[in-house]
Amino acid sequence: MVERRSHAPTIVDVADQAGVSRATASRALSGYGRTSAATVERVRRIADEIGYRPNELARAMRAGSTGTIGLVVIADFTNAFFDRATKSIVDAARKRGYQVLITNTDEDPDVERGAIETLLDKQVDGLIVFPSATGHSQHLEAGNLGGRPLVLADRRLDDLGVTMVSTDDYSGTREAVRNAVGLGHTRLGFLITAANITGHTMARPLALISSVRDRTDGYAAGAAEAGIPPEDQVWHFSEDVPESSEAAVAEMLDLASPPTVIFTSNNDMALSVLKVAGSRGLAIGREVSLVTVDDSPWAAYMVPGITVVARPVEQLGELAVERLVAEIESPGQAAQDIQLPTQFIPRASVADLRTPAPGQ
Amino acid sequence: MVERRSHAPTIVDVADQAGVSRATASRALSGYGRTSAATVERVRRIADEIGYRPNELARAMRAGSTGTIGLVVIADFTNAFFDRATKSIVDAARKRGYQVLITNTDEDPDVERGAIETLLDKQVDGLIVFPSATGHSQHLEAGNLGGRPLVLADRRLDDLGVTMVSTDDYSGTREAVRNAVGLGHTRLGFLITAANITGHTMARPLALISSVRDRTDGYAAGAAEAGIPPEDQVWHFSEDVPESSEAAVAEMLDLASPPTVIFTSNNDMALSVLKVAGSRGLAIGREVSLVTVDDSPWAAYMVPGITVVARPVEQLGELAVERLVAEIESPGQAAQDIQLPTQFIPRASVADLRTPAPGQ
DNA sequence: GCTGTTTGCGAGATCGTTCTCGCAAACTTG
DNA sequence: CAAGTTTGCGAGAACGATCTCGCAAACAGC
Repeated sequence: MVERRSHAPTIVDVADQAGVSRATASRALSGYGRTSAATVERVRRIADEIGYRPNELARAMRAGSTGTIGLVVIADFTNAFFDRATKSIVDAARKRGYQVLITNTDEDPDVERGAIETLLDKQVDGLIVFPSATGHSQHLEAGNLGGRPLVLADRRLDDLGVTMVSTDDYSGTREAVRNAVGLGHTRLGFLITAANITGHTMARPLALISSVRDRTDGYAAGAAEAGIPPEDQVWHFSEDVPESSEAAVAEMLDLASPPTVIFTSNNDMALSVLKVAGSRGLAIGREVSLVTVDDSPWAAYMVPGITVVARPVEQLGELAVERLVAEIESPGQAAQDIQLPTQFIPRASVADLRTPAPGQ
Repeated sequence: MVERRSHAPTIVDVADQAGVSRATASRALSGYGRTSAATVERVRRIADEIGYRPNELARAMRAGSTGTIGLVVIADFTNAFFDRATKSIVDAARKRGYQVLITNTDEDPDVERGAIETLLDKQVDGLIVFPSATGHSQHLEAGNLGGRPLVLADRRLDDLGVTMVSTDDYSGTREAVRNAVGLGHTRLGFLITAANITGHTMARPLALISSVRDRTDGYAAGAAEAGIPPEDQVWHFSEDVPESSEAAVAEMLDLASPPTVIFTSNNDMALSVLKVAGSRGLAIGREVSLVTVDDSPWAAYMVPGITVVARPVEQLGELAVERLVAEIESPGQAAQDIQLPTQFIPRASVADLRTPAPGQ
């Protein structure tokens, strides 16, 4: 039963066995020109019998499109962001008949540049890029993309004039601060991820990626609205490695009057708070309050549940694919800057410091 | 500066501008035949100037290999398994000069079959498959793979005679049971993921995927060694959805004499224990003990830390790529069945029920 | 100066498709 | 039955690269 030929059957094999030409075989299988019903039936039967499957490489060569999109992500476990985004993108692409070539950059701009070149060389029809936090973005300019469309996900790069899909972290973070202040917190800590930082620092780095900038601005707006003066806030910028963020948390907690609530810009930072607080026997939601960005099952089911700003990650991935495919299939669309709404989810990790109402 | 041509420059453009033939241009760029130094210099300069990049599709057509491997995974967030495995595979592949075409099956065997067909059609050089828990595996037989190598990851399928990379969940789970019994636990609960289950059941399903079977066998061996009789054990099989596993946990905890420790076969199940116990005000590590398979940052940093059987997921991914690439680049290697060691990590989620030693 | 070898390069095939053309046979129509 | 139209099919080009040949020119040796 198994074909003995060293190579997979091609359309030539089908044509030969059906006693017709390549052209007729192709017509019969694709059903486009004029072919007699008998020929169609015979060719299809033989194709079935010998297990012919068209070589998509050859098809792509002829058609000029591969049905493949390139995905350049930044893998990070604890945020479950890579996970959720990748899955939603892969699934959304498959539903639309596209396959996904995936590369991970780990925030390394050189890897990002190289990955994009490789993907373009492999003739992807378009790209979804989670741009790395560091480095220039020349390699993302239209002229360097061979006319193939690009959608930026998660992080905005304003000068590229390209479609971007991100989340409204500003509003979510602002609401989170409002909520904590409403519960009586007056000394706030803020732990922020930033690249190009060695160790951690309280000085604001020159450039922040858009998502972190939004969170920072949202936090600042919330604090300002609530009337929390700068001297009652501690900001720490840290690179996204445990040693650095843990040191930042430790330093915060060592202050003469430490913050009663710590906001973290992602789950890596939040886990560092969990770890350092845990090692000191400080209970989250009692001695130390915690709010972070990005929801996850463990944040929801831990005791206490972690108060979070939830981002619609699946929707982000899905929309990135939808916009990219739209641009691939009908070029010349106007670039869009889409910001999806976030959701503030209060749980028990922020203590209620207000004086209990009389009668309670 | 930017080329105005509608299409990307090809080797014909390079050849024309250099005043040589395609053949000479190709030789100059790839450096294989005889070409004068002057010609090489001129061709390379022109290729640089016009931004020529070889079309990998055309190259692949001629060469018969694409430098691409297909990855078929099962996305699941809470286990961080998809995450870690995917990242390690993508990174390991890139290091060896391969790109990864990724598909997610969500355990759907039809999707798996279709995905593999599509990947083969796209002429991947080989496949890494995390086989779905259900359905047959005919589509994975050598005859249906067009001679392209396959490595099975995470789950073993014994009748395929193909290289498999998995983890030794048997030993890890057995040690976990030993440990809990050593701490004085005598009534054990076991919550197990299984496909083809509607809701949950205490009856053992007909077929279990190898990883879950290993965990089940390891658990059983540990319990037998420790002399825990069947009547002091509660087994619940559940499909991997929250409603089902939560109901199973609730039922366990509602027993007249509930288990003092619950073993779960993955993190989804563990989170259900966390959720249900939390909603009843039962503290993990005190009123209810918990052990699960797969480590993660949250499991480590939660209070109490969760006792786990840690699996070397990155190593698994890396090894799968290594074996696959070896088979691609020098076919005819003997199939291997590799089981990587797991590590039991005791933390605070298992209560010490032993009578304190006198003097303590 | 004649034969023999090296050097540099181009013509053309090849990978597996799709699709445009043109041609002959089979029909239709008056 | 001649003229026009439809039908079915094959030859060959194209996508963009690589690589095998073979052919000239340049060089070597005697």
